[in-house]
Amino acid sequence: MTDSKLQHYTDSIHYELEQTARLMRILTLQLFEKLEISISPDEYFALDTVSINAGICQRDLAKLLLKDRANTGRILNSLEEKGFITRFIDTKNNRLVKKMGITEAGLRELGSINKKIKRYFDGITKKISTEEVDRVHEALKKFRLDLEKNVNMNI
Amino acid sequence: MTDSKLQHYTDSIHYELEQTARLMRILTLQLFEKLEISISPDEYFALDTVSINAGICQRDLAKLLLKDRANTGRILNSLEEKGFITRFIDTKNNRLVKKMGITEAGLRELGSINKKIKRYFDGITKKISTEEVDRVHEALKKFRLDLEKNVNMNI
DNA sequence: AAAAATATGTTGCATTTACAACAGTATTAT
DNA sequence: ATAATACTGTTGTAAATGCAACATATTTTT
Repeated sequence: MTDSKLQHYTDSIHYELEQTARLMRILTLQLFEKLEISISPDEYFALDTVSINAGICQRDLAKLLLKDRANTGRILNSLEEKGFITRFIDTKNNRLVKKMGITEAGLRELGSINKKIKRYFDGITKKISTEEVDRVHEALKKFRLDLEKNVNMNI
Repeated sequence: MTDSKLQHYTDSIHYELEQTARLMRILTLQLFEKLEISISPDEYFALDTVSINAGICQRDLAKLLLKDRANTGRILNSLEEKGFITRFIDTKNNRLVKKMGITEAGLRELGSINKKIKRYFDGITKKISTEEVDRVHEALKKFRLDLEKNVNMNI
């Protein structure tokens, strides 16, 4: 199973990661549509991250989302238009930056979405062996933290 | 760690999957550019899959790639233009389909790419704990196979 | 002090992607 | 038999994405 025996892409961990993530993305998208959630999964992810990191600036948020500054800004435009976040000019290291925070409406929306999707994902992960899910989750986290050291992010 | 304790998206397995896969994708893209590989990672994945499933038709390939028929066709157009695959009309269940196979040039290219990237990925996964990689890999595979049962793919 | 490099956010563009509609054929239902 | 449905691949289109370029402002270098 180690890479030294790798002969085909489908035998690699890259394949498993890519395909599993793709499946999960499709599943999540279908769920958001079915539950008629007003924002996209990406916007939900950004909103949740802002709620945890109050006062973060756009570039730092982009680093957390692993998206470039351009698209991070566009997602924030959408969330701001919907009234779920507020943005304000501030300074960071003597530089002007756009910081942000979640609004009351944003918090309500976030809670509402969490409540909605929790029920469905619980249903799905119950069908899947729970201890397997936890194993994958923990192993993935360690792996991701190691990966971050090897990827050159220029955001 | 189970979903019942989920409070934030960043605590979920969805987040870990999405972000880890995103990092891996960026890493792979950077590697393909650095090694001046003539096809994209997606084309490489398709080429490898065709090499394993000789005579597969486009729709069945799309199901393996988890891409829609339109984009699968476009990727195959590119691979065909480069001379790495050949396509031919055949029948499957009495229906006309476009089947395909890898060419000699395609096999050479595939082997060349495998050789090139193997060295680099071995280097990276050596920095990361190897047994961790294998653990993630195995756990992911089981998880993906379970996930497939729960996602409604209409390809 | 002047020039170069860095930090931050936005805009534009070319590529990728997903999705729907279409064309053609075969199967199934009525 | 005729209509309706399903299968397969392509085309068109709107949205998402990544990347480079730009505008400002600050820090660092010379």
